[in-house]
Amino acid sequence: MRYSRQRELILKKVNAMHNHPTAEEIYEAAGKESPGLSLGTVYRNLNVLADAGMIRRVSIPGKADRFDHTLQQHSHRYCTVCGGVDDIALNDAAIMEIVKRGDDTAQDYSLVVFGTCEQCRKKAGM
Amino acid sequence: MRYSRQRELILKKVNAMHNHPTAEEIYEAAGKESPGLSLGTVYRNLNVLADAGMIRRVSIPGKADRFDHTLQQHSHRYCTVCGGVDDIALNDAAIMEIVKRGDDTAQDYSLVVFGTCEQCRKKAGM
DNA sequence: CTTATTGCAAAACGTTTGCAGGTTT
DNA sequence: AAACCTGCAAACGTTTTGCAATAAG
Repeated sequence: MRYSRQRELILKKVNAMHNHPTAEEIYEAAGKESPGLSLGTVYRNLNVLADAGMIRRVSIPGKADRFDHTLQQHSHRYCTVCGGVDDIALNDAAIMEIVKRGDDTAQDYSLVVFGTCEQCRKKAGM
Repeated sequence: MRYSRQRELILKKVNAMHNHPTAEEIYEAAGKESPGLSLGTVYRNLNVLADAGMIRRVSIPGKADRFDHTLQQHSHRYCTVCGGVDDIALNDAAIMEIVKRGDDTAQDYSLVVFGTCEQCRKKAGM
């Protein structure tokens, strides 16, 4: 992987944004610092960085992919009220054990929990 | 929900196809029996049937949605070799318990395991 | 000098939607 | 007759890609 100013900026943005941004959001944030940056370049670099294991892709059913600076395996909550995504503290080791018991070739898994985020709970008085 | 010949056919096809077909595949299978059927109608009916809980939608990160005749909560394996999807026998109750421990408002979860299906294992001599 | 990377625009992909006409109740 | 459903085609949001130009090693 060759160095590029754009790639460095995109990686920096993903590491700085802790809200699981979409490609579009990263594009907007990085674009302020580097006018003329193209959306295609953002997508290409997110793919390269994710393939290299330097960032993580978070797939939400039916929604745009999001990107995560946290590298270790962890699960996400999709808030069915506001549509936001946040990290959720689960016993991922225990889940991986259950997964491995079902498929010993399992390399990875993707777990999305449909629930209500803290903010929306407060608003709803939960 | 009003009766329609197309909807009945689409439901019948999902129930008959045990390979987690995509909308496109259902369209092709049903189209043979009902020429002139449109893809839009297939999508509309899959949505109606899934919302009514008569079939299940299976979301695979980065891939087209698939549909499942099995109604109870269960997890899926995406084969990273052939791209196929099959059911995987996991202790889903135990997983739900772990999920609930992390988020007591959790209504549901989506778990996709990335591994190798039986067929591809045999071919690779695993 | 070679090859990865860029910006741009067009296209691909899966899916939804507006509309006018047809079907079900 | 009212409401729902259909086929068709256009549009949608997201992501990828072909191209000629630029930048990195």
